[in-house]
Amino acid sequence: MKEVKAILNDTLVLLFNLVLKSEEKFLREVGCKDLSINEIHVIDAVGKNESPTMGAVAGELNVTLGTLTTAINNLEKKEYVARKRGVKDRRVVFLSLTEKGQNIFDLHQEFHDDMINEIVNSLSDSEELALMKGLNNLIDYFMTNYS
Amino acid sequence: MKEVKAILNDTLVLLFNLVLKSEEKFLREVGCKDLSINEIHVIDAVGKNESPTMGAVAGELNVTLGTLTTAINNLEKKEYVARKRGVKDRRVVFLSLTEKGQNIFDLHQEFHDDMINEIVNSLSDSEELALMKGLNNLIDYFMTNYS
DNA sequence: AAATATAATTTGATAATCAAAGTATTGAGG
DNA sequence: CCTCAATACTTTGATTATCAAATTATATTT
Repeated sequence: MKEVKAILNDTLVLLFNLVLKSEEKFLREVGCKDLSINEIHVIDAVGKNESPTMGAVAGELNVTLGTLTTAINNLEKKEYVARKRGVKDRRVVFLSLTEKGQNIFDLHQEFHDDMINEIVNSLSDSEELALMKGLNNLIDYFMTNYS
Repeated sequence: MKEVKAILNDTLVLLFNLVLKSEEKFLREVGCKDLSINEIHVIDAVGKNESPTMGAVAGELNVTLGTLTTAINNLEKKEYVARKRGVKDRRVVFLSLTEKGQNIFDLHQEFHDDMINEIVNSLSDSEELALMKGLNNLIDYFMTNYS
């Protein structure tokens, strides 16, 4: 049993590095030269949030507002995202993707879809459930122990 | 079926952020104030490599030698790792953990053990296999498509 | 012995990050 | 309505992480 745990650990660590590097490589192959992997994740968070304020996106990415401000400054300059002050509450800044931003968002989504398909297609239904169970347990664990 | 894929994607993304933040939090709780999560990963790579040269560790971490050089400079200054030139081939630099470094290495290992236990203990033997299968498929996929 | 290859470091530049201080706006209590 | 506290964000100042390209030192090949 110890064996399995050790393997699982190594596998997870390897996967971690691999996913990040693969995302980067994917971007280059897709011809995107002016975005880092970090910036893609910001675009991703903006794109999938249904009410993407600075605060919401910073929270989702687990970075401070200051960090996000500089990231958004750059992405705004490069015309991937746009800022707009809230009308009801003028302290709030709402973010949105430009056409250019939406484009990259879609491409990155494809990468993730491929990744997920690769896992799911290789598994039977019951194995699929086992995977979900394992991942959910892990999330619960982190939520209760390190939130 | 689409549902499961979407959930799996979100779960993986969430897990990704959660693991990194949890590792950071773990360090703070353990009283380690002068190491970033990145530096821990360097210490980890040095500790678990059976022949930790600069090149080997840089390769494992997927960073350039230049990047690792600066990281090791800092860790050496803070006395977590030590450098030693190879005697047989004097171009090579062998790294090792100091007592302080080994200490943190052990603590971080505990974190990982807890994490792995949390997954494995919640799964039956067959579910465990399914999880491994899913992860291994993913690694194969990245290796062939993005290496 | 000279040319080439390898292992690491240095250099110069940029991106990512945080904590703390600052700005603007809102909301609550008197 | 006014003040004061809270909220949402930006700015500032500093550090760390990163890379590509140039450099240094050593080994290997021819």
